[in-house]
Amino acid sequence: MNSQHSMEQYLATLNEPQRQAVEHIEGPLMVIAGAGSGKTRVLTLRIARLMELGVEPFQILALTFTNKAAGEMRERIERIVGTEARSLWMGTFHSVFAKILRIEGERLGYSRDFTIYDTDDSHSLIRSIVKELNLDDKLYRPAYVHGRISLLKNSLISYREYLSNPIFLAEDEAAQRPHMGTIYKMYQERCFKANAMDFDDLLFNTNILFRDHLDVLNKYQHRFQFIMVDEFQDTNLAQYWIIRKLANVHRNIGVVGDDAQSIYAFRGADIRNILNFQKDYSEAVVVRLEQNYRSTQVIVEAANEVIAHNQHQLPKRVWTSNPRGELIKVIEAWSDNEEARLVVDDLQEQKFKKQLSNKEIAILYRTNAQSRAFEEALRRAGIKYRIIGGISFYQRKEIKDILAYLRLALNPNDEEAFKRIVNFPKRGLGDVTVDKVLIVARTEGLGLWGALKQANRYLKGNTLSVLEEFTVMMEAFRLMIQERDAYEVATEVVRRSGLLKEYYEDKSVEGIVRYENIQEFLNGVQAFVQDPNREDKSLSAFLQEVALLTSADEADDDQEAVSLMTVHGAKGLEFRQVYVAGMEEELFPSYISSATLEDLEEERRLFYVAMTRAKERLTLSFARKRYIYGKLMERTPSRFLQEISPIYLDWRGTSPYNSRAYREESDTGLADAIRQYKQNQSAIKSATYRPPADFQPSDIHLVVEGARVEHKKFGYGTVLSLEGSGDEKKAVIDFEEVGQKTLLLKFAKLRVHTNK
DNA sequence: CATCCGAAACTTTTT
DNA sequence: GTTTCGGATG
Repeated sequence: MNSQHSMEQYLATLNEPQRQAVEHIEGPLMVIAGAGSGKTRVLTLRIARLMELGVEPFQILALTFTNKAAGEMRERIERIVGTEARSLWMGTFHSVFAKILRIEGERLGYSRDFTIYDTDDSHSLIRSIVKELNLDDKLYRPAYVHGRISLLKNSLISYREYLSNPIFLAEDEAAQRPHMGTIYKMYQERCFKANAMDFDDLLFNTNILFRDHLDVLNKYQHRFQFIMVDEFQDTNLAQYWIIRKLANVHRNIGVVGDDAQSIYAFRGADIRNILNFQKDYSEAVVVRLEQNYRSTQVIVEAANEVIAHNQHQLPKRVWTSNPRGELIKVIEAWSDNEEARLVVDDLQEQKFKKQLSNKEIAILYRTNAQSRAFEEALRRAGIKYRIIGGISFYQRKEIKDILAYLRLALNPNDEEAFKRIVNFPKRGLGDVTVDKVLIVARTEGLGLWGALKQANRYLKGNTLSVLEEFTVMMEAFRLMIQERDAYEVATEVVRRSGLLKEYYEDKSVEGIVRYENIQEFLNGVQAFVQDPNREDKSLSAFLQEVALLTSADEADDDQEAVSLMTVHGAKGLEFRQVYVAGMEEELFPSYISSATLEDLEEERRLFYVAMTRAKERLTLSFARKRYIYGKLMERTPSRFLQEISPIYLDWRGTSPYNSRAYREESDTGLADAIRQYKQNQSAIKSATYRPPADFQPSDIHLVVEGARVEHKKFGYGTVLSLEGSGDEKKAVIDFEEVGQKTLLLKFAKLRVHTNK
């Protein structure tokens, strides 16, 4: 084929540093890639090129941030090199190493059908441990305890090390939480006994595997000749150690990242990995991608200004040769609901003006709770939208119920699954019975399944027979797994467990939705089973995949809908128009993160990520009052707004409710600054637009509704409507920099841009 | 053992 | 404004 040829063509479209990164073959490589600098292209082409040079696809390991990103990259590579690309090892850290643990986990004492505990399972387990230890559940809140355990595991600190380290113990003592270490230990032991790993264990245990089983390490070290890591700034220590070990033989490790976009420190991500990389691989070639191909000059420069307020960052200069573009519009609203309305108004106007499709627009916010108002406003306006993240399909109650049955059938020691469904649908087995079973399982070392089988020893009467019935049913499911595919098993489980009946009989709105969701779930299982590209169609494989889906993975982007998501969820994406909502103190930056410099800088990077998602037009909005915990609270505009110089901002079109009188009443230093900005605005505006030297007015007849025009003094604008005729003919034009004007065409010097 | 109801507590971000 | 918790009742 002529793929050689097309590779040449691809290379020809790259800029110098991009080409350098793509053409790099052996040895360590670090690409510092600014926002929108084409890093995905570089990664894709480098992998494609390696394959064309003869590297086998299964010798290449590429770790991405979401499974969806991996899928897209695989498709792109496939377009260049063909179906061979399907054999690449690609995915998130969690999914790739879960796969390896499923193969090798027996070395660590796990069976290949181990369960992956999600956050709810972890919390539930911690809750019961805290209860057993008779500890204060306010002090040892599951989210807090789990967060701490998670950070420990991501820093590769085992409970043994923890318990033997006086510094940790003293810390806990000081924090009035002396039992952290005990809980950590019990949590790990319980997970292990339940044949379960939580998300962090997938990384932690991979490290243990590679540390203690050198033959296994050796196998994968030799297999993966080339390792590539995307979003390297968001890797934690556990992840870095894995790739460092794996790369130890061939030393062909390429990382791509941007310290300015590191937004996952709360999950243990450590920017120091970038510095460590340069230390560990002193021979590494470092390439900087600084040209932004995505956004307008206004957006790039404003984002640079914001990020410059951070003290800790690698030196780099992101620039663009794209057009200057529109100013960043700021929308000031009286309340959170009005904020949503004004954003949607603007969105509709822009959609019409620029003939945008919904897909090209995103509304971003700091917290999931903010989506509500926007959903309402969009629904009222009749605009289709989709929410990415939030409560995903697989987190819905009815789906988690089915999953729990399937999990328990596959792994009969999965305690969390057992607790969830032993009495759902209702069978008359309450907490008392469940506790008896669990205590026997634990104290007699029988494990959950063992205890269930011997229920006749410690239960009697109706309770016993109902529980035995349950056990028999689960056993039947277990047998079914051996013989039938995941779809057949799931269908039977849903029917025989009574789940389907439960929701079928519920004729309320939610009941109907849940019933439909169950059907949709079954369709999903069927699609999984029938996918010709999938080799492993077992229930086990299905459950693993579902457990590791990221919120971004679920979105079907064929849909013609406006995207709503948190800023975190928007990482790696781009849209022609982006709205960033809730630009208020305590919200963005979050009140939790405003205290320390590190946290604040992470929030600023988060804002930087939000801004740089926009290709053409960025809009920032905030509300003066907002409902917090059901109470209407006064709000202050975010400090981040002040970090952008006024020359990039357009404060027009703020709320009519937000009268001058109102603002003078609630005077703050910032309100003053805002007024100042607005006053300066007109002066600045005339300064931003300069007519080109070759300015030639076009013929009047070319001025039609919707046309894009340029005026010698007012700059760029769009014709909204025409009225009158002949010499009286007038046009209402919305100018980007000075707003609406009505001009007599006979006099106005307008140049019409026909290229839309 | 289940259900219902009012009070209290609560929200960063995610694999 | 919403979810979770606890207590009283059937």
